Amino acid sequence: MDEETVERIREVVRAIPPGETSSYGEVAARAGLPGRARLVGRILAEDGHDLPWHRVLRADGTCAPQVAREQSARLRAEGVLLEDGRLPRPRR
DNA sequence: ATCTTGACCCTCT
DNA sequence: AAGAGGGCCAAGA
Repeated sequence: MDEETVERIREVVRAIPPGETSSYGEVAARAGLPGRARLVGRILAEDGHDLPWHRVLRADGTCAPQVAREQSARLRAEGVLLEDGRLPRPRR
């Protein structure tokens, strides 16, 4: 992968404020890479350790199964509550 | 070079 | 609500 692209993605993730969340697809789009959600997931999986990766959920508001426990714990610690394993649906 | 595997996502049954 | 089917594309085997 182009290191430049990777850095743009990392930067977008770093910009998600505590207590807020985003999604893989949204991060990709904000990094100027629409349709490349998988790339975001892959990057967080291999070197997301120094990033707030726990603020990135799937498009439907659920956690990626691999990290669901750790992620929900970290979110809870920041005041983000998951109802029934998912983010409460935004109303209108 | 080809095939498979994913921290994904969307549209249409 | 739940599947199927496609799209996406970097890595590894």
